[in-house]
Amino acid sequence: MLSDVMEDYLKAIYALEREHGPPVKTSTIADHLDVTSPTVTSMVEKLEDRGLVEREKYKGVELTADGETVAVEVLRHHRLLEAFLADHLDYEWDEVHDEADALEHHISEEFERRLARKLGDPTVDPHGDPIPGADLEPPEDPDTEVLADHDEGDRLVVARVSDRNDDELRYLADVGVQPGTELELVEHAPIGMFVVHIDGEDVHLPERVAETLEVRPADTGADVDQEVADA
Amino acid sequence: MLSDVMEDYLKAIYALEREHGPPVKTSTIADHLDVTSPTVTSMVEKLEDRGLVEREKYKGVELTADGETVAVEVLRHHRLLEAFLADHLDYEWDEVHDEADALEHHISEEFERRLARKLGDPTVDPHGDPIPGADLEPPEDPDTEVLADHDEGDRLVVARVSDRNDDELRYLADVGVQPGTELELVEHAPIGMFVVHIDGEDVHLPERVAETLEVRPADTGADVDQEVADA
DNA sequence: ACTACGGATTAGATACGTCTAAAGTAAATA
DNA sequence: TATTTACTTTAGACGTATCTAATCCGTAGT
Repeated sequence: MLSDVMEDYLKAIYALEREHGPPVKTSTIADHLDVTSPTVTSMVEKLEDRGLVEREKYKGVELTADGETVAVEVLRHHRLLEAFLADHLDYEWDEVHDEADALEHHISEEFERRLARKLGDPTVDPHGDPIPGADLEPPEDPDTEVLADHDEGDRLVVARVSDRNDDELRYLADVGVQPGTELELVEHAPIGMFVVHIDGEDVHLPERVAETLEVRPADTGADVDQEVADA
Repeated sequence: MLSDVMEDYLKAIYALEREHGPPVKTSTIADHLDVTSPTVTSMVEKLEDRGLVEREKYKGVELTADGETVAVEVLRHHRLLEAFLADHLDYEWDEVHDEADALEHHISEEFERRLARKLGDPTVDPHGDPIPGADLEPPEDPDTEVLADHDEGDRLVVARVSDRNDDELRYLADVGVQPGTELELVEHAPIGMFVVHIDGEDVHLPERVAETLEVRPADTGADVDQEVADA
């Protein structure tokens, strides 16, 4: 059996591999989980003993197939719970993350199955992040475009708003930026400011946000809004 | 902050006080939680340091007001979760206990509030056990009657079927004995066997079960079935 | 190729929750 | 009252997850 903490490490390594590619460095994991480097070293040794990661000393660590499967299952739990909290308990999308973190390690396989069924086997969570399927295949990130790559006049739909802190999410929700939101890019100001039109209102977004806000053209592709809202 | 384990001890002591009255002995707790006596001794010392129990060495232990409040909150979480699992995820009533045990320590106050609201602030869980209110006052056990105290010919409704193992609960559910079930006591056989009529079928229950199966007259009182089923 | 620096690992400590073995206490029995 | 017995507590140990302090690579710069 795997402890909650081990699952957290695997989840962290999975996310960091996605972000920076393997191998993942000790200090990167330490920052991400808010522990010290020696703690990480001793933990990854244990994970290595269990065949969940491969490790090269002083170089870094990489998930094995088994380790990845565990990480993906935790991610599935997390995102199903987020979808449940938003759809059935009326949580705002900026509130779901912490609650899902607390519960993701403690739900049974049975609960996972029944919850997925109840939600109608959703494929994205309230942030627009893909929910891994029951087969636990790692979801490939749909290579979406980013707001900053678009031109003035483009009409777009927000696809995904992830990996931000609560304050930022809350602000974006306030001004109407959520998965499914339709917007028009009206100005890319030379000072690094993007202005978009949402429901007739001007919304100003700094470059840093525009560079990570995933969008797709307003008229094509699956309707994410639908998938998020149902069940 | 209180660990999960500490909450489990407080919950156990609460239940055992209810069952046998205080003080609760070390070995009783050890049996109930499936740990050894020295483990219990060291744990209750820690609980005493935090003012959650009062302890007299070699005598036993008793919850303080604070300790009781914690126990009641855990119990509220547990029973709300049981009600949710049965009402919204179609769990059978014999399956809800273990899942609720795993989750009860990890839901936030906010989750508790929203869940209670969603369920319509239920007052009993799927076993007919009372759910403590948000005020965390210890629920007083409604002094119900027990099947064994009734006479042949009495028409009754099952009020509560609790504190049994999964196999027993599953069997009782199979033969139709659940909170809300209407039945007629047709025979009290001298070999210590009770025969009841449920939906036209004879069901045989040994004395031990009849002595703990809580019932109320078929025609009076609140409709428990209603309370359990809604939301 | 040498050195210095940043990051990683080893060493050793702590808190928690658990155990077994040994010692202590209280209550029942003779 | 003396003794036995059942239960409780003390003593000491272990595994997990964490820390700080000290040591040890590896590489970037000279």
